[in-house]
Amino acid sequence: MPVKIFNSLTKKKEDLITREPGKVSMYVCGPTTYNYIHLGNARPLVVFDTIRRYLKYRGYQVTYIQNFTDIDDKIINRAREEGETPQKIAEKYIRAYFEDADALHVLRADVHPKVTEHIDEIISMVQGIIDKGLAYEVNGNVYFDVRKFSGYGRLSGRELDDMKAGARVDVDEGKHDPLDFALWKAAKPGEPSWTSPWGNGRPGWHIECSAMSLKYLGPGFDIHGGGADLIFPHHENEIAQTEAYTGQPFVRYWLHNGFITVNEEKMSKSLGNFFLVRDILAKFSPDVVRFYLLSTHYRNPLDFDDEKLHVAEKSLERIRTSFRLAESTLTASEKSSNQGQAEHIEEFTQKINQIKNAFIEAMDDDFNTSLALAAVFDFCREINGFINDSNFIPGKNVVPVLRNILGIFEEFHSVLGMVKPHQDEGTREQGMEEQLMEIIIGIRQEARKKKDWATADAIRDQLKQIGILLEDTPHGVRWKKIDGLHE
RNA sequence: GGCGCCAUAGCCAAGUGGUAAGGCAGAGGACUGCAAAUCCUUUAUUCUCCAGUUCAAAUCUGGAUGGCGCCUCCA
Repeated sequence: MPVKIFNSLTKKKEDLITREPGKVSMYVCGPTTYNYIHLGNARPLVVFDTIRRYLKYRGYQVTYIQNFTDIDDKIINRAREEGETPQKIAEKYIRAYFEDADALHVLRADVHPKVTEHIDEIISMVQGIIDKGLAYEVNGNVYFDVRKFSGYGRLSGRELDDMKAGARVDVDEGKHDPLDFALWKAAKPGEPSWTSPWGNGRPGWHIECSAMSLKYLGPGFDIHGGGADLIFPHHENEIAQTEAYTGQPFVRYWLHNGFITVNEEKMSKSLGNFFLVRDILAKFSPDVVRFYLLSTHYRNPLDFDDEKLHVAEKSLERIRTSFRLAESTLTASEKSSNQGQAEHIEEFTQKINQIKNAFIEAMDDDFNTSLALAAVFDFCREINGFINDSNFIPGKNVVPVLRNILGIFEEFHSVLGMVKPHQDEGTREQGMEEQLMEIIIGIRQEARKKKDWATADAIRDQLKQIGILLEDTPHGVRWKKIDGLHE
């Protein structure tokens, strides 16, 4: 069964047929680095990271490119405000970007190209488009002539004449059509600029992604992703200029994620209703944020408030509880000298394999993470029932089935990136913590043996007050932190 | 003005022609010294409304209402 993908260009779900069998080439629009990223920016990061992980899981060799727009008006303005050079501003926020993206366990792209390092490619592409007669120069600016490109408007589903009626675009003197867009912008005094055949200037708004995706992936690459707000004009223009230049189809599949909303309104910098990733990560763990972002299908809008992250936290905790149960039971079984036993191992194995297939089917269907998570929850319920069964005894005989469980968890984790707890830093501190907990639990167990419930409950209550939860189980005492901040 | 998307339980959210997944919250039960965790049962005769197509509709068609987005930088 092939992976199905909703293609924004055809507005249909299509079978994924890649340019080269077994390989996927992917380009995702990255940030303009003039600010810290907010949650709305984080959605495509996590969504396309998950898509990339899944395609890899499905056996594709994935090449993943994500750019940085490190020169543009906003960066220049920001530099003025902060009394810095545009270059320093871009560097600062690229560093900040990686801090946030790494925290969210977004895998790094194979290449993170920067606009300022690809000026030569951009200039030759602009020249190429001029040579083909689809762009023209006016006073050091080069504009793309949208009237001369027949497919213009196909991606965004609009006609040139419809747009003209309500157009709010600046009518630059010299443009053939108000919708003509800049491939190259003449430098204003004091702005960073590069030498070009049209005088000093810098790249226009959209040409960078065309030039860089072409350089690293070539014409007709597989997947181009980004937020739905990039469909017009950014991606529409990318298609026009690239296809004008190469004379070949630009991209096979266009993917666009829906918006994060706040009170049902789009989260955006211009509305000022945005929440920075780093501020959210001060209150919630990265895995909770990932879970939240993947709990809705990527094309649907997703509303944000703290309460929704709290719900995500609780939901994720259910998965974690099962994972820990399986993990600790495996450890106990491997150490145990008991034979161990479990009922209906075959049926159980069959069942969890079915669930794994349901997970794959869900992801195959246009990366339906919401449905895939339902499979993960089903998986957890099966495991809990299997291990907590009164006839279950840890020991050698159950090691293979437990390894099987952990293996499937590992597979889910490789795709979703938040099923397993990530290793905390500061392992030495953790080791100390564990030893302390062993001592405390030992003392409490002594009290319980003597039926000194008052002492036992006091220890449990006081630990709870500092955020440590004790659970008495037939196979011993478990403890976990409940502050929810860090796994 | 043009183009497009969405509407499913208290909340979140899958489901695109065959009789409503999953999570959170709630209720009852089992287990437990008591808890916690877990398991079992339970919570939408019904998918915004109206009309139509069909043996069959949350799913298709037409219309209405409400919400949102793009058309300017935005993920």
